[in-house]
Amino acid sequence: MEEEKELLENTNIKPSIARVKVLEYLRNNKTHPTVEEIYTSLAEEIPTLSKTTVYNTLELFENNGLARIVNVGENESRYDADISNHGHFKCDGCGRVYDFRVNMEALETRGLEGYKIWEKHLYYRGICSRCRD
Amino acid sequence: MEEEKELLENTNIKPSIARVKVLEYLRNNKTHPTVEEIYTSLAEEIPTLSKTTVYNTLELFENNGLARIVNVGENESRYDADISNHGHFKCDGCGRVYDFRVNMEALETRGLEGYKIWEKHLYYRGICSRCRD
DNA sequence: TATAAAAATGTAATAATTACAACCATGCTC
DNA sequence: GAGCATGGTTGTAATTATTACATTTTTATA
Ligand SMILES: [Mn+2]
Ligand SMILES: [Mn+2]
Ligand SMILES: [Zn+2]
Ligand SMILES: [Zn+2]
Repeated sequence: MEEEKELLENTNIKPSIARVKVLEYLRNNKTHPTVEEIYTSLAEEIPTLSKTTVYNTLELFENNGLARIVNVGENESRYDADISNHGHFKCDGCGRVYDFRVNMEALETRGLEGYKIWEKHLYYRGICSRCRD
Repeated sequence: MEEEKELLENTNIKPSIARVKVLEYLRNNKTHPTVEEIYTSLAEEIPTLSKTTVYNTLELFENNGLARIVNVGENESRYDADISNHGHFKCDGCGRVYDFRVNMEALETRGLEGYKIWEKHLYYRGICSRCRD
């Protein structure tokens, strides 16, 4: 709450209720929630919240390095307050989206000479160990 | 045309006109087209084609290892007849989606012990060399 | 308080995707 | 070959995610 407020202020974003709460939600729920999930969770305590505001807020966060969009091959985007380069694993059994550590800087690529890269995204799909048991 | 027909037959998929044409399109246009692009391109020569058929066909191809879905952080999926593990680069200047070679097998990951992985997807975003000049 | 600027909202349009009903081709029975 | 059943194929229509934009509300400043 206070921490999120500060974080927003340090990024020169006005800490409105919606913004503080969305950021807080993202930092407390590392499940890579969808807009829908964020919206329905927060709508209880912020009855005036609209889904569009959630969209706007997340886009603002993305543009200011406070969140990243996470894409795991669904037709709905997810969001993550962890902006480090890490991988995501989507389990086709339980639907969960897990983090995994990976050294993406070490990846050698062929065919991108002279390209300016500003985002790297890696995701796997399969079955998690819980669902395999 | 004939080649695609055979490829479908070898995969035990009945080679209907729509299927042959979509596969042919994918194999001739390595631009990672969207459903919309495939549909509008083929609609001229197959006036009876519907967009849903394109969706159905691509899903069928995906399930049978004839195509892969390509996701580069847009809200529209793209498709690729190249099913090898390779990376995609989306240029935020011209919008093109480029291939690049990368050894994904060599990637060391932490946190996926005991997970069954059946798909790996890697994409970058940035500006291509043409757009930088 | 008045004014301006920024933020949040809602409506409605758009665009992607999916569910399911209708259609059609193939093979079988008579 | 006509009728009929089956499964495969197609398309209409509904649903859902996202965006555009105009309006309202809040906040900051004078
Ligand atoms: Mn993550
Ligand atoms: Mn490709
Ligand atoms: Zn699972
Ligand atoms: Zn470019």
